[in-house]
Amino acid sequence: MTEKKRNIIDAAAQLFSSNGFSATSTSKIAEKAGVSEGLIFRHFGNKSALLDTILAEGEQRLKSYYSDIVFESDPREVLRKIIELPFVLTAEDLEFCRLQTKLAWEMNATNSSHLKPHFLKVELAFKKLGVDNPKMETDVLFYLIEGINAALLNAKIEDADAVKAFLINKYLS
Amino acid sequence: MTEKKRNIIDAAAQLFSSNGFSATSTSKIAEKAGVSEGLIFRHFGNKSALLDTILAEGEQRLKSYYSDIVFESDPREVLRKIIELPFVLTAEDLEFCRLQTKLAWEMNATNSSHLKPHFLKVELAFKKLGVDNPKMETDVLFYLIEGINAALLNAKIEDADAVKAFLINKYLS
Amino acid sequence: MTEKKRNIIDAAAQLFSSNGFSATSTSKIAEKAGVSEGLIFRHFGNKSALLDTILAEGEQRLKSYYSDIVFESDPREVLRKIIELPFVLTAEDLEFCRLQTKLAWEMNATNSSHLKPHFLKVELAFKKLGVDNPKMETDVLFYLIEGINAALLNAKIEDADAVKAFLINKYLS
Amino acid sequence: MTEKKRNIIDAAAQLFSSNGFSATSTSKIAEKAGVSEGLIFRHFGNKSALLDTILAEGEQRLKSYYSDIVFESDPREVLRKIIELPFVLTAEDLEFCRLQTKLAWEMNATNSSHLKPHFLKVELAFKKLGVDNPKMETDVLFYLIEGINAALLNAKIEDADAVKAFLINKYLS
DNA sequence: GATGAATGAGAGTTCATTCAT
DNA sequence: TATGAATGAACTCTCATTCAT
Repeated sequence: MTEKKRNIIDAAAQLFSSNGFSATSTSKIAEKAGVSEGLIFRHFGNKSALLDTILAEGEQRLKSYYSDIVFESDPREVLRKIIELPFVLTAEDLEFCRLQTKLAWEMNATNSSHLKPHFLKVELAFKKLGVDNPKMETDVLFYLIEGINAALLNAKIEDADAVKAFLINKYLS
Repeated sequence: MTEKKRNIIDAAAQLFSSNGFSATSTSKIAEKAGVSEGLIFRHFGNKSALLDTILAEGEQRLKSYYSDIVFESDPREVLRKIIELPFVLTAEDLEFCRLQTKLAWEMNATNSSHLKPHFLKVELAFKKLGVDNPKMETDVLFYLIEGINAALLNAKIEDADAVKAFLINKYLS
Repeated sequence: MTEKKRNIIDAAAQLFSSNGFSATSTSKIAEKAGVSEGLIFRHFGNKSALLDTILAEGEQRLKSYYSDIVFESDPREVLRKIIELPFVLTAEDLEFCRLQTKLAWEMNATNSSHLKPHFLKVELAFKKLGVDNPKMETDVLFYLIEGINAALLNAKIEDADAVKAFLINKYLS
Repeated sequence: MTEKKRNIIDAAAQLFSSNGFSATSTSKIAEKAGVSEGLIFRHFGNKSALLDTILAEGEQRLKSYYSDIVFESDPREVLRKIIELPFVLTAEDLEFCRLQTKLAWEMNATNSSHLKPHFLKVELAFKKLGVDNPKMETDVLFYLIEGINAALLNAKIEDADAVKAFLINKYLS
């Protein structure tokens, strides 16, 4: 990948994330990336394919967080790790989550949260721990995590560590 | 308010809600409302003032849900009512919440959830009930409600009543 | 029809006729018509619908030439009139024929010559006059007229009247 | 000439012939030819020089048809050969004639028909055969041949042989 | 109050062409 | 010879907005 192509992706990601997809013009992307507008189309074909590229790149980065949970067998550890997930994202990955959520709202797409694949794993953990209604308990935990994520993405949580500790205590003590 | 003005507001609300603000053109609004494009500007001045009108109208409708909680003194009832809030919205009001959240994401506005005014009320309730960390407990409850709200708005919850019952049981038993 | 809409049609007709369809930009049309470029799209939707409008208008004008032949019963008069047709067009109508032929070549469309409807009429005339192979004779006459038309449109015929007289003599003496 | 250069010429000829000059982009030519876009400019300098190359190559091919007529002395044979000319072209040469005519219309160039050089020859033939107005007779024959050519190029003539026979009979019996 | 003509700015995209490799 | 990155100008078309009626 050439430097200019990289610049386009980065500039577009930032602008999409702060202004949204349709409010970001290709000319502004080109300007921010320091390239000619035509280059965007030479590399990506069209604006929405550029978005796809960005999205795919981000998904790729998030995948690294999954493996940590997938191979965990201790139910308590599964819960701990799924709760911690929103808090351990790097600033860059958090930024990508923001973009993902923002676009999900803009495009009416179901935000395919990166948590989803772990649903069954968590349900099983609750089952092993003997809770009353493991399916519902999982649902609710995921709603909670989504809510925290949204707050986190918009920097509405002041002391994230305290929240994390509180939750872990709530679910694992 | 003339019928045509009403039509504009309704058409715009629907289009903003499904396509977003900047992806909705005034010409499409006029077409859907069955009026000339110029009339939009005659009545509202510009596109974003039209949005403001819609938003204000919606807020007004939501206010009716507040009063029910504001004057509640029983702490357990406060909790019950705040938890039930997302589930008792009419379809129309739910639709407006969708719009509100969608726009909050599009505009980078802090989604001034209609729950917020009740924060202190809920915190006090938790205090009265003698929980360990009332502030944090309130935070978490609100994150959870936000998460449920988001899921509700996107029709991702199948059996809403079951979720409601589960939560009330969790917090009030 | 407003004056500006009229101007657009006229300007476009001239430019299409001299430069062809795809080599004529909407911005040049707007400039020549003295209107904003957007107005073209407000009135016609897109560039090719503008072309359709021009074409339809021209066809309409050419229709007036038809009726003269349609009701002719004398076979010799039919021949005389069909031969004279290319020579009696007004300058404006000739210009439109140029456009029509030019576009037929550009678009790979079969140039639906305005002569076609008279094919059977002419064949019948030849039959009445007792020629050997009326169908073929008609075909050839039409090829000839097409050739003359093409030459006429490109101003390659110096003394048109002489050609007309020669042909009438050839076919009717 | 390298294979790639050949491919460019062939691809361009086909595309110009079916879509016209200005509606054919160099990128499409490169794609069809299976070469990089830059190579077109390396070989031909610019798009219109590529066209010139194609045109010149085609003219060269058509020249072979001329010699047959140039050295003919029998006036009846001259007429026969000139009439037969449009019908004896190979499919490939016919395709080139199509391109030539199409471009003549697109560029407002006088279609330098390959017949022209024979004008005087034909006029002389008519003179020798003692027709009344040899100049005019030649003009008309050429108009007719142009008309037939146009029909032939657009595949509008079903039974070409019959037309040929009919004409030869008309002019030589 | 309501329309429809009109606009200028800017949208996404394609163009012929250049140039370093 | 051949490529592919890169460009700036031009393309068709849409935008929010104004204004005379």
